[in-house]
Amino acid sequence: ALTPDDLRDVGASIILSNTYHLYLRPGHERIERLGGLHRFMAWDRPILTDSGGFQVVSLGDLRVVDDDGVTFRSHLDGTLHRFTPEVAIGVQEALGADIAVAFDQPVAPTSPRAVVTDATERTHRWAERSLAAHTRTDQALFGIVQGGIEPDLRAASTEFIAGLPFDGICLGGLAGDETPAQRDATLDIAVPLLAADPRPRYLMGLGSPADLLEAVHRGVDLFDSVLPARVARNGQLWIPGGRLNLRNQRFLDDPGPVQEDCPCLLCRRFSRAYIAHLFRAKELLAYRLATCHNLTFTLDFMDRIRMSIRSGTFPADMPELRLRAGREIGSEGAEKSA
RNA sequence: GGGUAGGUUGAGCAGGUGGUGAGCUCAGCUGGCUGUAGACCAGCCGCCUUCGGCUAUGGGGGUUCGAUUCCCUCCCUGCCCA
Repeated sequence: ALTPDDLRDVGASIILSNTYHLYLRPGHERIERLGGLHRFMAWDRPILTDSGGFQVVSLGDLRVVDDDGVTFRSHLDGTLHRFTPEVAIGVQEALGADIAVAFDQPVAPTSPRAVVTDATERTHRWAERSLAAHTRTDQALFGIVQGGIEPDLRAASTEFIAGLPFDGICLGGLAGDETPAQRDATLDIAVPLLAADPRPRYLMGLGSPADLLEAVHRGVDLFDSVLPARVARNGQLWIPGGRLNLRNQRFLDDPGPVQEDCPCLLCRRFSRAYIAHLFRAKELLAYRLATCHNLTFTLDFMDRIRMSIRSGTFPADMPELRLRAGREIGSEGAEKSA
C-alpha cells in the first residue's frame, strides 16, 4: 500500500521486498529486464529480499517440502512452482537487491524436536547450496540460523551458520508460537556465540516496540516485521506510552492529532476524528496514513535506541525495558497520556 | 379523507398464514495479528445470580387450551389517490 515516497517520508533507509510475490507477479525475469528492483520501484536506498522460504512454508497445504526443495502451488492462479536454494538465489540475483538471504525451512518454534531437527539440518544443507549458487559480488548474502527454541539445536545451528562465509547472520525460526520468555532465552543462547563476530545479527520477524527493545538489549542489530504495518491497517496506532484503537467510537469526536510531536503526514495534518472516519468508511487512505504513522513511530523508536547506545546510556534511559514482565508497550490505555 | 404497504433486540432486515421468535448484516465492545496468501481473524453484542432462568414481534381488547400469526380498535411510518 506504500510507495517509495511514503517510505522516504517516514525515514526508511532499508526495505524488504516480498520475493514470493515478486516471483509470482510480475516475475523476476521481467523485473531484471526492467533494470532490477531499484529502478523498477524507484528506490535508491538499500533493499533486502527474503529468500521466499518463509512465504512458501506459510502456504500450508499448498506445498510439499523435500530435501532438495519445495514444491508449491500459487495461491494466485493455482500453478505449480518449484523452489530450491539455487532457484531462490537466482531469483534474488535477478531482482538485484543489495542483500539476499539463503533459502531455509522455518517451522513453528515449538514444533516437536524431531521436526525442528529435520528442518534445521535441511536448512544447513540449503545454506551451503545457497552460498555455492550465489555469484553476484555486488550483493550481500545472509545465512539463516534455525534450531527452534531447543537450546542445543539453536546453539549448534548458530555455530554452523556462523562458520560459513555469509555476510550477515539471520536468526530465523522465531516470531512464531514461542513465549516471550522462550524467545529471550533463545536469543541469549545464539547471540553470545556471535559476540566476537563482526557480521550483522538480524532477527527475522519481530516488530513490536517491546520486542525490538528487548532484542536490541540482547545484541540484535537488524529487524524486519510486518507488524507495524499490519496492525496499522487493522486500526491500531502506536504512540508513546500507549496505543489507539481507531475503531473506538470516541475518536470520532477527537479533533487532536494522533501524536502531538510526530512528524508523519497523518499527525502533521489530520485529526483523530478524520482518520477514525476514514477507517469506518473503509477508505484506502486510512490504511496508508496509519501505516506511515506506525512506521514513523517504529523508526523514531529505533533512532532513540541508537542515540541511547551511542551516548552510552542504554538501556538505563529506556524504561520501557521493564514493561516486558508486565504489559507491552502500546497496551496501556491511550486516554491517560492524551 | 380514501386506498395501500408496513411497525420484530441501537439501525436495517430475515422469519413467522394457531403450538419452541435471540437468525443475519451494520453499528458497538473486547482480544488477537510479528522473515506480508493487502483493507484481516475470533469472541461478545435484550435482562439475570448464565450447564440455567426471565423477557421480548407498536398499544389495547377479543376468539382460543394456546395468538407474532385470526378478528376488532387505536397509534405511528412510507407510498398512491383526492
